[in-house]
Amino acid sequence: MVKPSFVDKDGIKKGAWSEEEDSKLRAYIQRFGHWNWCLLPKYAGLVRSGKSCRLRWVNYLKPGVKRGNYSKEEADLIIELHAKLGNKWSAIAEKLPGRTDNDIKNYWHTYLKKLSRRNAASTDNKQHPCEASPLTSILKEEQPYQISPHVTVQDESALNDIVVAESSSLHDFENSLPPLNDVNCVASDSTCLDSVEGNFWTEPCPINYFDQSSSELSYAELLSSNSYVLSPPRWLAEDVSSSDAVAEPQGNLWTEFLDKLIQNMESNLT
DNA sequence: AATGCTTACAACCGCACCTTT
DNA sequence: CAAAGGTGCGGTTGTAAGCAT
Repeated sequence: MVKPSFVDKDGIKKGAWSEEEDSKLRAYIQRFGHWNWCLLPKYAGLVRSGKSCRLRWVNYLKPGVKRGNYSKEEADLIIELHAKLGNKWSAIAEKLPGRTDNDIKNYWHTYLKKLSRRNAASTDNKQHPCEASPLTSILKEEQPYQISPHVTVQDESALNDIVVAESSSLHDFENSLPPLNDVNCVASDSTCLDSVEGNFWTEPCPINYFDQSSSELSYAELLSSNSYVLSPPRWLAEDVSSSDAVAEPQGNLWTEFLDKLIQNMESNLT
């Protein structure tokens, strides 16, 4: 359903994302956050543009992104918000947890097509366009609700249960992923993701491997653990003023740290 | 079974805005 | 204050899958 991948003249890969690329991007962001979209692809081992990585993460890989068909309530809310806000898809998306602006935009365009066709049909029947069927009647045509290719709900009231079940399944799916080496380790404790989604630099980090005074984990133990390394090493943060806090590294310092980190990982794995 | 049409949606592009230097 | 770089938004495109004929 998407463009096949290809490499452009600048050597940047475009088009459909492979599972391997998804794994790399997901693992990298879960461990390090998206500190700089432009540089991220390089350190994540991807030959994609930063924009492409951001789009893939925001619209597809980010935890909590809801997939599947829209409920009637969601659809009605979109209609209502669009009437108020116009094509402010990001603003509309804020009111629909789990839905992305791109997803809503796509949905709206699909809806518009249906509605325009309806209106055309209504006109043919000598009915005023304004009297065309509301969205709810269009949605009625689409019952039962198809939540996923494998789940169909006959009873709308069951939707909430399905959402919960689906998120559990997603968690199970993440847990079922095989452990990957180096930075491709896939986090299996999704509760830790909150700290990634918050302020990357100031949120407390579960374990800071590089803070030798607070962690006795070996490198191998760290790599096999569910922990996230979110802070730069203390030995690099020379300008740290407080013994309790790790200062936000500046540009080159952070880049240098990541280079050393990757070198460390490679030497530890060989 | 083959062909053409429609639908759904992932992904790209260009632009505007914001932040940093 | 201006320039440069990064980010986010909205519009658009391309294509696989599904459906109709």
